[in-house]
Amino acid sequence: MTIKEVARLAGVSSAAVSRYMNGGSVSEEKRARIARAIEETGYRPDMTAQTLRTGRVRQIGVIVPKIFSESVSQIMDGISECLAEKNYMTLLGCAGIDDAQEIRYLDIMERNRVAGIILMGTTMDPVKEKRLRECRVPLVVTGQNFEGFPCVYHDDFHAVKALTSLVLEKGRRRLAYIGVTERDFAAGKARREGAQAALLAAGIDPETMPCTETSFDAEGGFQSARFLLAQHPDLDGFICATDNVALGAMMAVRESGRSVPADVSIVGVGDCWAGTISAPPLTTAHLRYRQCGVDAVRMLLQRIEQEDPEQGEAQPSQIRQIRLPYTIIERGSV
Amino acid sequence: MTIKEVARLAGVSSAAVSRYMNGGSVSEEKRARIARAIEETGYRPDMTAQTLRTGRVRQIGVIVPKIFSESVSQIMDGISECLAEKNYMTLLGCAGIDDAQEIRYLDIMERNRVAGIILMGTTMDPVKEKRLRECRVPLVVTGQNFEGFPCVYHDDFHAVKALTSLVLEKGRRRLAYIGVTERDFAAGKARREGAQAALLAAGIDPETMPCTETSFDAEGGFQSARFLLAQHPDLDGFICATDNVALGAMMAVRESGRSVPADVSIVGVGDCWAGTISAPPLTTAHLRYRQCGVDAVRMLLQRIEQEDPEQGEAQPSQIRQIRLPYTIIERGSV
DNA sequence: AGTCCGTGTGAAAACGATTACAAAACCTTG
DNA sequence: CAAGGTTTTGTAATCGTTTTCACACGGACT
Repeated sequence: MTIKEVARLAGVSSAAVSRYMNGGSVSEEKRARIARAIEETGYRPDMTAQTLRTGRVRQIGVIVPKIFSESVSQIMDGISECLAEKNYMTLLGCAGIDDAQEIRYLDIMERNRVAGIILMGTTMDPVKEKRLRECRVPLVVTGQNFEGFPCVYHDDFHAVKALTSLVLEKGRRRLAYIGVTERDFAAGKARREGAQAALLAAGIDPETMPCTETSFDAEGGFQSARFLLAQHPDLDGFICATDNVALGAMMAVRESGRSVPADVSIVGVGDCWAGTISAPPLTTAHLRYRQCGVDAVRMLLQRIEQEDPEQGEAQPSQIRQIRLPYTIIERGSV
Repeated sequence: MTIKEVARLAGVSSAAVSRYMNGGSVSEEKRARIARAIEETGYRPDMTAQTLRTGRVRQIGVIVPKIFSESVSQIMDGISECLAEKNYMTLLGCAGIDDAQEIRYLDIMERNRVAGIILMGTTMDPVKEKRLRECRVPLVVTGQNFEGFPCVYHDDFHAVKALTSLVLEKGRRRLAYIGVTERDFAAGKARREGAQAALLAAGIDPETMPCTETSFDAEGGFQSARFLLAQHPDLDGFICATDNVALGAMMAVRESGRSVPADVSIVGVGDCWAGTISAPPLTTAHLRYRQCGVDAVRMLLQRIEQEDPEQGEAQPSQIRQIRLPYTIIERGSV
């Protein structure tokens, strides 16, 4: 099943077989003999050997924090479809929130000679940044806007600002913000700042809005909202960093005997499927997760291809950044 | 950055460096020199070359129909966590419903020398079966019970049977079944048969129950339920093949002016997150998706390890099958 | 002193492909 | 028919590792 075996069977040199497979010049006669030998043996070239020799492998690495998440799997969907089109496979690394693990995957992927890496960003610290900079294969970050890296990310700031303005327009004034860890610049910091910016624009002091930080799931939203309602019984609106948190908050509000949206408005971010069937359905911002994956692949492939022919390290000024737009989806929770 | 370079710098042979890395015998003195050389150069062995030489690669292939699906991503979650523990990476192939693409991925993975393959099963036809049988790396199928292959799957039949019995116990007699493609033995055939078996056990002729076949999403459930309600206005229960379908059906029922569960009972399968916050929350069967992934990996790794030392092809009688239990979750929709 | 064993060592042969190179074979022409 | 060009060919080097093999070096033991 090796190329040599095929060559022997066809009575030619292994170079001829290689040329046959890769479109080199082979006489019609040998071409037929080789074809038959391949047919008989079911020979298929070993990709490991090919990679070792050519240095190229049609694989790209994808590092995610976790796979069981509506947003991540949507991005992955975009990625894998787009890669499949170009005949690439994806080497997946699921790192959790563990920075060290993330770097370990980066190592392994480089050592496997992947053509490029997509990093679904969460946090960034100096050690990691340093490691990312000295990464020798093209890299694209999704979901976060990391200065100096090619990124595809969502407009978290303006999405939440618009949502908050919407709530304010309905006359709600005593809002609370339920956020997630600030170490996540996009979902944590940018979204909170968006909410505060909207307050400021409406002439309200952002400092007066109570802010909590919780986990990404509904349970976190539930606990936070319950706590906030106990502290500030007169709240009439919750701005939540994610839809899941918002849905949890909705439960807490209902549990307290208040009604959504009559007494309290609630908004989330992400446009998750559960938000479409809750009662009331959730007003939220739709983010283009799938598109994010698609764009990340396009960007990566472009860098890969441009790097290939010109060995001259190309222009490092090429670090493009793509900010994806959002869409406010008004449903019943405001 | 190659092993030779390191060897030259340390003043030893490349064999010594290799032994140093892989725990062979190296004198204390050289050990120090090599360590320093590695430190200086930041050398890390090339995995492609290692694979070529040793034949082993710590990667396993995973082929899924699509990644953006609550069940699939949950299984993947179990898989990737379990693999990470054992220091394996996953090579992902997203095949859609395209059988040919599935086989193409199988090819590529074999040619990449993956240690094993997990196939998230959907359909099975003779061509594919033949190809799977002659697959030269260990293979495990999840989600389906394919005779003759090692499988980890859910007890779809009894789950739906139990759900249907539950609905019948509440006095509902005029049920309809909304299913998915019968080409999917597990989610299509087995679940429908479970529903019919429950009817039979209750002394009702299964043939009297209208059955439709639709897509896996809520839209499909919505259309089907609307159609069924038009045809049979006296229906008082829907057994749905998946939660998403059930939630779609719930919308259709509500749209028709009927109430759930007062007028019509609805059940689904899968225990998806949206079902917990719908109004009313959905009665369903919880399937152990995550566990499915974990067990699949355990099974695969076991086969890989047993195959490794004994070159003697081992016992092919080892095709274990694991049937995962289900749990009925009674919420408000019955 | 000779034998035996265990540990360290480097040269060289794999692993399975691609490709540079030079030789051979085949055409066109003048 | 000779000269010059184009297409086919096989040999051998290469990619970066691991591993076999033979050998050298010390003891420990007869």
